[in-house]
Amino acid sequence: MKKIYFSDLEQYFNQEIELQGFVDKIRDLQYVQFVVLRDSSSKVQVTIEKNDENKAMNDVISTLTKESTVLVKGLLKESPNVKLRGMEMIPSSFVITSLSEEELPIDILAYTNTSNQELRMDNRFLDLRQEKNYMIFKAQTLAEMAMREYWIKNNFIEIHSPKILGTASESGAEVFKLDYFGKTVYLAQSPQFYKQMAMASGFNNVFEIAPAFRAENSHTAYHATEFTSVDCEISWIQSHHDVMDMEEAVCKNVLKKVKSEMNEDFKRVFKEDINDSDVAFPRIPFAEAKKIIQENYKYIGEKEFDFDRKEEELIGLYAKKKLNSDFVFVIDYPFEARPFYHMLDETTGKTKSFDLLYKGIEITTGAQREHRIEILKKQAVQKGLSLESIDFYLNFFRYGVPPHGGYGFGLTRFLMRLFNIDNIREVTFLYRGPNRVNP
RNA sequence: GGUCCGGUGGUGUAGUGGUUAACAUGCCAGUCUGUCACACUGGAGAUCGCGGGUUCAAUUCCCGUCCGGACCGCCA
Repeated sequence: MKKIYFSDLEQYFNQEIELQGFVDKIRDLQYVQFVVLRDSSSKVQVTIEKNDENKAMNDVISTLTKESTVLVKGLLKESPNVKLRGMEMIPSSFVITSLSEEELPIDILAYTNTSNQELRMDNRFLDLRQEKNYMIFKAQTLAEMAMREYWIKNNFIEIHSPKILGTASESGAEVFKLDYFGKTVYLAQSPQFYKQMAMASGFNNVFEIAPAFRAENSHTAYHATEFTSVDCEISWIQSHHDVMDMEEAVCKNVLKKVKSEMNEDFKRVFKEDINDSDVAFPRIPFAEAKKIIQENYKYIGEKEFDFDRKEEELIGLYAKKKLNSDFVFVIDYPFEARPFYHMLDETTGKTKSFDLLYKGIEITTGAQREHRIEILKKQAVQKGLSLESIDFYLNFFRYGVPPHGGYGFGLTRFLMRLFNIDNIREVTFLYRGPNRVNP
């Protein structure tokens, strides 16, 4: 028999059906027992009168514990008196399929739920039984689907690049070293070089949704040592604006999809609507953004060539208040703050690059890439790289390569902001950080 | 990696140099004619993170250590 999701129960009134779920609550009164069942979609009450006919079931329920799983067969009745959805199940059979221990290591009741994060992470399988957590991963699924939908429609190829690397790629962030049959290899911190390789392969447009690894000992609410990176790269572009046009369309498709599928639940649980506004994402040059922050918020960041956390928040705030957008592109960063492969604009001397901020946090870095090998080599040398170490990468540019660009998008950071959750651990299925590699 | 803060029943907190360490929630038992965050009564449950020091006496003060968190730096 097919699993009936509790959210669909309205279709089954006055029918004999079979329900499977977790035990959410047990109320064992003198003459009647109520058991509230829960699945990922909803809850429903099972009602059993205490009498001779029901003796066997009454005994089962008196041994039942919360969070056990059960299989219940019976008649689903419309019962306006029941506050929980105006329905109840009158069972003819009630079987415990898995008995939970009496006390849980964490508190997963929606109205208290105060257990600290560390304990919840230790017992993540229980923590995730909460509806608000299930919703995060439902949103993640829908977001990925909406992205794929857009990309497939627009002639993208999905790639799966290797995560084990013979040479440490893309300097900057630290990489994990790993023993590989006696040799040292590295975990990929980005699919950057390989998605560019796909451009050299004539794939036109590619995307990849995959883990990335960073050996940064970062103790913040928005870093992890392993996270899901969404990467894409497109060919035959004129500038980084073509890349931004594409990302903007993808983001709008994602929010539209997530909103249409789950706004109702989102509003019930988080008391607000998902914002899928159609406003164009503002594109503010880096130098101008610095000025805006100074003039509007009297704040001067410490870094000349980049933003600090506070500046990110302030430019996000400005975009929201003055331009009515949750998103803002900051574009044309100075070369000092960017990797060697970002293309420079010949007239301005700035990189043809951008960051996308969503509600004041950086979720994307993107750019048009430098595809002209001589300039690429020159820029690598300027950044202090040895050409031998990136020789395999430079090869991609020796035999014709389309002008191209792309971006990397932090899926977990996006989810943090979507749900207004201030910690990346909460939106990661199983978080990995400097101090956590279990469960 | 730097700075700051924290660790007390299953969970979340309060509190104290000295008698039985308090409260909420959860758990167990009983009572209760249909509950719906059921209610009521009772009960079990804490070597106060670990090690050392000061003291007649340390959960409390001091030092060390482990674990965790926040902010900063790095980035997605």
